[in-house]
Amino acid sequence: MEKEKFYLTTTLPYVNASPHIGFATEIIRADVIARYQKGLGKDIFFNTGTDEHGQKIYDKATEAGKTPQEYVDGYSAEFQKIIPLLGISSDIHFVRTTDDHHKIAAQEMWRRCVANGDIYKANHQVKYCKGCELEKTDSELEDGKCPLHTTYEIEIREEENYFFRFSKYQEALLELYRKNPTFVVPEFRLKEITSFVEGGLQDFSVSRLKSKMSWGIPVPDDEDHVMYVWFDALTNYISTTGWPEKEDFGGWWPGIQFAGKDNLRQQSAVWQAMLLSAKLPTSKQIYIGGFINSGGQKMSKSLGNVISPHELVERYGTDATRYLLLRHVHPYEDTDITWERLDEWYTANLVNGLGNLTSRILKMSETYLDKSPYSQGVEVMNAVRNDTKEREFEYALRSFNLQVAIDEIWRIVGQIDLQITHEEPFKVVKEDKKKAKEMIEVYLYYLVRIGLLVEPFMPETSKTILDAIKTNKKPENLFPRLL
RNA sequence: CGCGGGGUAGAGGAGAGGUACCUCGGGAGGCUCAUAACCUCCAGACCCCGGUUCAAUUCCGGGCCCCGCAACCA
Repeated sequence: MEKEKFYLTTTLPYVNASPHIGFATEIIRADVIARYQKGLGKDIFFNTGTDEHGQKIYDKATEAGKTPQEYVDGYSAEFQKIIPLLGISSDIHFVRTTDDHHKIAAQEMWRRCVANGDIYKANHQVKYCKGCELEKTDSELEDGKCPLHTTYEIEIREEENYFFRFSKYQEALLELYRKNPTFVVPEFRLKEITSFVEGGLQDFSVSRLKSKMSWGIPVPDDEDHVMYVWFDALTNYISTTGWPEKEDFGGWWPGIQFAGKDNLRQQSAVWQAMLLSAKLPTSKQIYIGGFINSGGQKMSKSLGNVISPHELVERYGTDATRYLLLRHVHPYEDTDITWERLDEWYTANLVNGLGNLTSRILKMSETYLDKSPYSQGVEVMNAVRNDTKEREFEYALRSFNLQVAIDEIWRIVGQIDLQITHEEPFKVVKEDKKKAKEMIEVYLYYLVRIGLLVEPFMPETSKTILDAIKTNKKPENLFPRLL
């Protein structure tokens, strides 16, 4: 029997900086869903990668005295390293927008949009500040002037670009949102994008003059232009599946996309319009997460409040880092984190919570049981899995509310701690050994459940717990106390 | 009236038309299987002003304040 296919992807981080904690959170969340769906017996295609073209990279590379290719090779490698660091499924696909195959796919995308009459040439007005000798975007200007050079007037320069007929898709996009009320999760993001699209769409430039900025995928049949980086980058979600050679995307697309709130428009409007234009299926669902701030402010090098994924793993370990980001970063809203809070959560929930519970149960089990009821391992445990259908848990996972899903697990942790205190098996064992053994077996049963439930979130920890139960041996401290 | 989110104990979060919950921190006690862990109890809160209602912190209106985004910036 053919397994059901399940596709999900992160956004591709732009490689002008080292991996950010926000991206770490995004890919960990996606990984949890991937592992969970895999556990349900589905075939998984899990995609990530790096977005490597565009002006900013070109500038940064030049600044660093490197060719753009050298520059992006270095950064892409850095992003690839984060996969094992964060315990991400090792069979994840990693697409680079500088891959030859991706370039072919982006050009095919372009041709299809052209064929549908949605790409045309027009004058592109560029705002230019003579003081900076740079082009400026509207959001960089204050009162129509460059904040750094208020004495200069902004100059409007015109150049010929290709434009994408975004405006044509207003109705189609609105219909897509109407027909599919969970197209964007959470709901308030769907409302946000709906009102944005209702406000009217403007065609936008999707090419750059090669003479000014050559670091992009060549526009088909026009040597003077390269593609604007967004047009190229968004195509990765399907190029990674082997499209266009595989016209049916190998059966993977349409899929689920994870993104940050800064990507709402690009993912849920621009990309969908491109797909519609190319007459390809629109995405299945888009999950939008919030931002992570630190100490009430945006993380920035100058403020010195940056918390990097590497530092987290160094301090807490891979699984604990996953836990902290999954449980304590809000699934939809912005979250503020500090080292103090992270330490607190680590100690309260992992050291004193799950880690300690595992120790106390296994110590009793090791001392009073001759052997584990689960010594045969997998099959017996899978039987437990079958009555581990926590409804709330599954609902939470389906709506990407991993916080709530984890809370469900920790509720069991709390229950068992309480139950042990009340039943006092360590006292009972002195009078009624048989009864004490039965109690301990119940605790073990729940610990198996916890071990199974925790698997998508903390795969290594899950394995350690289940192995310990199987061999009836108390493990080394799961989560060492911070010094 | 550009769009959207939000203001809940000392801190960080959840929540719902009617006893406001969780974690950390503070105070008192219990237990000893466990990583000085675990359990119990106590103190402590719903931005302001109107309205709807038998009843609102929760719904509606207004105000004050905070935070994102405002498109070609990935």
